Amino acid sequence: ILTRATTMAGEVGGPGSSAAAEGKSKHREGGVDPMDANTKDDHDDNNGAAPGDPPPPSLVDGGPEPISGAGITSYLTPKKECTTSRYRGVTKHRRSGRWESHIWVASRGKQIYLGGYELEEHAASAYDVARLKTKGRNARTNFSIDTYEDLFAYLDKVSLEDLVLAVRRQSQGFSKFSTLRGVKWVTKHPSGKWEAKALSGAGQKVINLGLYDDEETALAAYQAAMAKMNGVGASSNQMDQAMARRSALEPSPPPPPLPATALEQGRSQPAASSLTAVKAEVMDSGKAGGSADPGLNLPLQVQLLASAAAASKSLLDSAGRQADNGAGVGATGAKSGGTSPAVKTLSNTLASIWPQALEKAATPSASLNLQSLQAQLRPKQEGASSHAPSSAAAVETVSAKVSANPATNSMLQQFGQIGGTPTLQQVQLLNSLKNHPDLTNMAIHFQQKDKDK
DNA sequence: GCGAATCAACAATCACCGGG
DNA sequence: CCCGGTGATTGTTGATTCGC
Repeated sequence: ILTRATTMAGEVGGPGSSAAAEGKSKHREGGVDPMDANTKDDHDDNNGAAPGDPPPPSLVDGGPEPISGAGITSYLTPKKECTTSRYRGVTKHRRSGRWESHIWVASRGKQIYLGGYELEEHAASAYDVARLKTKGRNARTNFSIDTYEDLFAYLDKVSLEDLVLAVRRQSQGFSKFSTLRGVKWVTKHPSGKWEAKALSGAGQKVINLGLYDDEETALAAYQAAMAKMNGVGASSNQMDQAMARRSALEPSPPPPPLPATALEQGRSQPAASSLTAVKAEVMDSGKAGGSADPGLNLPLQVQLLASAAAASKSLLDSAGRQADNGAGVGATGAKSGGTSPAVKTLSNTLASIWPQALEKAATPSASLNLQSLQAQLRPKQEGASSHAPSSAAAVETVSAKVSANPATNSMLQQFGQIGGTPTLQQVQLLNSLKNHPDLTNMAIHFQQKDKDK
């Protein structure tokens, strides 16, 4: 009753609710005012937080609001060590420190364990999925019902038992090995690095994808391999995809880097072939009517890569056509275009650096470090001596042309015109390229060099 | 008399935690 | 890791009270 009074006061607010709470105070034992119990940090003796603990989030105080109105109790009656989640059906296991989710199934009169998770959002997703199965699409969920829209067909087909098993399998993927979303094939190596693995072929043989400095890069390598083997956006099952989609909407963990970069970083990974294969596949998908924005249902890094590939391909085609026509580069009226070989070289280079550039542009800082890009680009090109451009000098020349030649500036603008509305990443990259001081300085440097010659 | 507000009881659900 | 017991909390419903 006491809790109900305070809950009502918290939900309704205003003088009326205060009166309601006071009206119920006659049922209380002792002289503790229910409103005080709600506003003080220590709450009641049974579950009060330790002195000095930060006050719990409060609906009254405008604290973080749980989605779908869940978790009011959690806010008003915090437990020791804060084992209560913001999400319905989710609790932190005191002993293991992991987030677990359970769901009560009325038809069976029992509670079902849905798995243990590192992230409470994953546990909340597990609860949502089980809830949708048991209660239908009108069920109150932690996250928006839209998140699970394309999962309903699957939920209709699968039995509750199978669903629970699938959810638990998912929990194993989330909980063990990597803390990143949906991956159990990223493990901590004794050397301290992160190792990515994947199952390959009919025999489901475990293949090594290499060692990586950080978890995110290893994950990107795993996902790139999965995309390569099973198709873009592929995952192990429908649950994986649904959960991954849910995870993709979360502010954290941060999106992993592009697979291209990840694969190139792998020490023991046959990087070149895998990278080429992945790139080629995504290129093809972009060519086959794939838009610059493949849609939000694909993993972020695959979207970005596809977008980059499509843009680069269009740019190459466009540049090639214009060069063949002898019309220079600028689609928007540049009169003094570069020569055809230079245009092609530039286009090739941009296509080459585009994924890395996108990666940079997609980071929160959105700061494109040209020198860093060149550093990434140089060793690769120096190593690939049979391919043009094959030297650092060529890269520098191309980079200089980007800035020095007005036609290339026009070419850069095309990035924003390819495939209709440019993506945010494209715009960011475009702006970065056009305005980057390194680029300007480099252009001045090379112009001076040419003068000296 | 009627409708709104309040109270009380109870079932359903949730959260926590320890055992195996 | 999973199950299941248990207490706490929430939601629902019906009874009662109150004001118009």
